[in-house]
Amino acid sequence: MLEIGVIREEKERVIAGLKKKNVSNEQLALVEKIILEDDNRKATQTSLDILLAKTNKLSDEIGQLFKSGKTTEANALKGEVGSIKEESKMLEIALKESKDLLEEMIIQLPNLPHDSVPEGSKAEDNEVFKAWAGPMPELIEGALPHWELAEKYNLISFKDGVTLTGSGFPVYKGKGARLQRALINFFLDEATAAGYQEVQPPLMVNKESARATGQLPDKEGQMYHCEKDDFYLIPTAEVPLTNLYRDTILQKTDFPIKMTGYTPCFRREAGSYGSDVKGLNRLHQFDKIELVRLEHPDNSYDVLMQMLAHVEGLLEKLELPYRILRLCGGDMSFNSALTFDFETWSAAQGRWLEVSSVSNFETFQSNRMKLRFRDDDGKTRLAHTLNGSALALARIVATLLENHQTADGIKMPKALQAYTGFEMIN
RNA sequence: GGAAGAGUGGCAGAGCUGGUUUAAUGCACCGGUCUUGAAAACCGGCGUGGGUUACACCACCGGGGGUUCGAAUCCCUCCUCUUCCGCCA
Repeated sequence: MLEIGVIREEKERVIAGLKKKNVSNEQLALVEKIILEDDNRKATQTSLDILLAKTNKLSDEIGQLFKSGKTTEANALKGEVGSIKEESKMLEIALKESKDLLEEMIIQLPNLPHDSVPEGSKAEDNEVFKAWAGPMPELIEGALPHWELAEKYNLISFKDGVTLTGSGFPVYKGKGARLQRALINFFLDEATAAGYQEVQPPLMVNKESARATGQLPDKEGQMYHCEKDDFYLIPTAEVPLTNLYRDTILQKTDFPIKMTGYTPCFRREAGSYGSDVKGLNRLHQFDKIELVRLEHPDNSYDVLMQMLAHVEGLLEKLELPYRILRLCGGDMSFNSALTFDFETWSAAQGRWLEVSSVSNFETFQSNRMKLRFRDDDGKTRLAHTLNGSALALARIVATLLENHQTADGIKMPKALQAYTGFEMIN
């Protein structure tokens, strides 16, 4: 959620930023409406405060009068307060409406893009920040896509998943399950070595949490919802991890806050179809190790680059061809100020698959969740939040299987062998 | 799931027979005096948000709603914690 102060005081910058994000004209028009409504809010608040001050004063007097036994005068004053109360009640309602309307409008505005974000509206406009330098892997004769490899070596059963639940819920077996567990441990160990504290959060969150990180109301339809308890299955560990610090005032010395968590992620993916959802490309449930950082605004972009380096290190160790994209204004998420996507090459499909998204949200999330820190001048300021996948499992498994297939089976990268306990899947 | 009790400012802890407690007091913390320095002692400051050039002022005592001229205090409801019972990995 953008800060109202920023909208008011830096209107031109806000509008320019929104344009870069390719928002609709209706959204653009909101900026002006928001400022007007905020004026209205202030005026209403002020009127109400004056009335409340009056009521407080009169009530005080009534109290004094009763105490000194002047019952008649006290009762006379009561009548006076009565009429003021009616008025203040109406103002209270008007104030609430104004606040609700204001919030409803502000919440529709996406975060402003960082200066370095390229112009553009679609995926093709994303900037290749770092291309794959090495040669593309040469596949063996008769190389298979990952879903066929999964079947051939009995690693994953999509069919069983359908029996148990439905499409998009694969069942991992044998070395497939073992590989998955190895990757989870590998990623967690790497994150721990980089100074992240491991966290095991709940896999369901309440409305407030989903709202604070921006999933609600924006992505309501993308989450699984347990109606009876009004809980949402987490679409990413970002939600519980970041919410750990909801409504918190940190000291400067608390920074940096570095958390990592492995969780399954649940996404309804309504509207997806075709080759997009083939095999492991897009699932309703997949495993992911997430990094979350809370940082001082002065550091957050340095930290973003650190996170990039961390993810790169993982992909290097897994010996996978990858590239890094800097997302253009139109392709970035609603919440983000700057996002880098990592993609690994799916050799058999001939396409890049997104396996990580690393973003700086600046104060967009912290504003909504009231995550602040005390600055040197003693005042509270909003902290910056960042997160990134390190990494998303299912697609890593897919590209791992495809890129490392040999005539004799699938060779595990060296870094992983200690975790899998085997060198080959055959 | 059932019963009882409890949720107050960073912490501890009063207030809870409605009105100079519209939040005491202690600890912690910050500044100052004193001191060679420190401790102690003393003085002052010390929650969040709205609002103002700055004051004033307003809101917040787990969340929401209600009664009243006036609610931390009374009522309703939800949440959480503690204890007991039941169930259970």
